[in-house]
Amino acid sequence: MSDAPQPATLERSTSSRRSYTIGELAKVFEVTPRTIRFYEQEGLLTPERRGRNRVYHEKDRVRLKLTLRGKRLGFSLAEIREVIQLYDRAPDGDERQLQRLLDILAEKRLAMQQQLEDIRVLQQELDDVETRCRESLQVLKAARGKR
Amino acid sequence: MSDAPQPATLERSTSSRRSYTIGELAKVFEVTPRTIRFYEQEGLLTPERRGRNRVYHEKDRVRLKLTLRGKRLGFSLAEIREVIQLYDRAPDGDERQLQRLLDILAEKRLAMQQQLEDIRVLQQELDDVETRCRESLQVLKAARGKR
DNA sequence: AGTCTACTTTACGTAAACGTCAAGCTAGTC
DNA sequence: GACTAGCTTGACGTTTACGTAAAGTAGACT
Repeated sequence: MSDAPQPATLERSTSSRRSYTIGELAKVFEVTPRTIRFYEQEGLLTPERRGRNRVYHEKDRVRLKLTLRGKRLGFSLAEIREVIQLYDRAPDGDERQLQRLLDILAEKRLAMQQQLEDIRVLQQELDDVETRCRESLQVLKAARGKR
Repeated sequence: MSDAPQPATLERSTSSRRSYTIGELAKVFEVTPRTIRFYEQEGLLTPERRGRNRVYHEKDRVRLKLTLRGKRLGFSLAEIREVIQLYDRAPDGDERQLQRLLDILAEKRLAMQQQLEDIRVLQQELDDVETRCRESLQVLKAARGKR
């Protein structure tokens, strides 16, 4: 219903296409279709259905991107779902809910502060290892020169 | 053997104590003893043994700290073990090994760059949600004022 | 009509990272 | 000397996040 006549041609890949199959989305984000279906099952995606098949739109693409970003940061799918629900429910919801959201946001923000600090420290440690590693290499090369 | 007479008294908690039991370490880092034993089983810790019991020293404390930091950043225990082994083997090892270490380091560094970017984006998104959230609250309060 | 190809559901399997008993040792205390 | 607290090993259980067939469907091509 209401298949608004869109300029289907001459609008190739403006990065904001109309829809995606599960296979396309999987290829783009380098995950398996199974993973995408699993995320749907976990309430992270809500694709349209055309018959049996799933049809994904920009909203889903954005959510998937967010999900994978969250995963890279070590969030569980449950936590990511929380954030997504924040995102969706932010405009409506009563005062108590909104206040609760602000609390959760503050909490997430703290976690990310911690992560920033963790990264800072870990980078410093990697620097140390690298330095010692390069020094060892120098020693080896020097020894080889004397031979 | 060789229990060098250390000033055991009047040297309370200079943060660099002599040894820890598994329970102490667990309490300090807010994990269970089971977790600590598991990390040992995975090759992340190598405590001394005094009879049957495990005795942890500074080295183990540092490693545990590193491990938990890695976990917060979403690293697997296997990856963390890699880093730890880097740390230990950096000074010795042949040239090919050292070169390999440098490669792994570069790779980890890339991953952390990605994480920094991820955090940046996510913080921006949290900002957006918070803004919309606060706007909604304003609307609610205004409506309440008019009533 | 037959054959791909890409989708679908259902369901069992698996690796990681612990949790949760169970049963036993051991050093210190009442 | 019984008791308790804290340690030990062993083993099975649990959650998360998918992997991996199996079996069926639906559209496109030859």
